[in-house]
Amino acid sequence: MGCNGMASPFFPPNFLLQMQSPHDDDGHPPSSLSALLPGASCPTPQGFQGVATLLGSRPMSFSGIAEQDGEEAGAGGEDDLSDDCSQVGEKKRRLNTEQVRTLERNFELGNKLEPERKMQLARALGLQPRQVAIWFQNRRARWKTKQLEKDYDVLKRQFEAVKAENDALQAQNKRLQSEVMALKGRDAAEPINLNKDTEGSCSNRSDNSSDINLDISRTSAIDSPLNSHHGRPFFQSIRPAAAAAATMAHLLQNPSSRSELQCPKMEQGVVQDHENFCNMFCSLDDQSGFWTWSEQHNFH
DNA sequence: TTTGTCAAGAGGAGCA
DNA sequence: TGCTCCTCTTGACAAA
Repeated sequence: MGCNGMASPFFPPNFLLQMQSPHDDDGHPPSSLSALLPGASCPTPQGFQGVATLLGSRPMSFSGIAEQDGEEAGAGGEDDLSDDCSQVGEKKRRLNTEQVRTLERNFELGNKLEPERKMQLARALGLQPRQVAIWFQNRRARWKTKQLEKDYDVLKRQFEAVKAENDALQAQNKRLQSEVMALKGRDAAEPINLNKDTEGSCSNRSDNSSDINLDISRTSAIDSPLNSHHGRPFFQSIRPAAAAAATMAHLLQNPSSRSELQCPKMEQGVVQDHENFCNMFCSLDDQSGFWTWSEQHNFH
């Protein structure tokens, strides 16, 4: 059966033989394939059409072995053929396992079917070239469907990972905001005099704005985000909640310095300083709003 | 009888 | 213009 070894401009002489099942290593066509091509050792295109017609007219079991029933094989003569050599009223039949195996191996080599390869496969498998082309089309569609399913699974896993990370960050954000609120509550219960460096200078409060700045400079970590939050991304500096917590911790851990700030004669100044401190947290509130928006904005 | 799979039909788009 | 491909659909068939 020289057909399977026929030289091709596209494939080596034994190309199709290599596409056969592993037990065809001896170079002989598989017995099932021989059974597919009864009496057609090397069909010419015309002879091939006859074989294909014969095969197409044969009932084929799911195992793919054409039944060797002479009456069945002869059923439906040339008169019943349509233009594409298919039989009028012909029932669809599945390709046999050997044909499918060979087609699968060819598909693995390349999912696009060149005309020469189509003709060679059709001759070797006893199919019409159109059948081979249709099989490749359907196979590409199945491959694409499977690929879409894989891509969907990958994207789903990625989404779940990102969502988990987002949830963790949201929880952390809430926790930090609640800490800030708690610290603000403690601050309201214990007024703080920020004017500790200006003891005895209450009379010239209009001139000691630098004192306020000096105090705030101790919390320079939060100075920038508080005073310039309109101009740049907030996350370029320290997180305000953490900075505020550090500031509050510093002030609360130094009650002596805070008490020495208490000036009975400066209640007015203390009130104003307290207002400044509260304004700092009001700015913090603004920042936290900006912070929350930033995170939400990044995840939507 | 229903459901899933597969071969094949139909129609439109892209290309040389 | 013919060919090929893609997509959707149809019909046959086997299994549940």
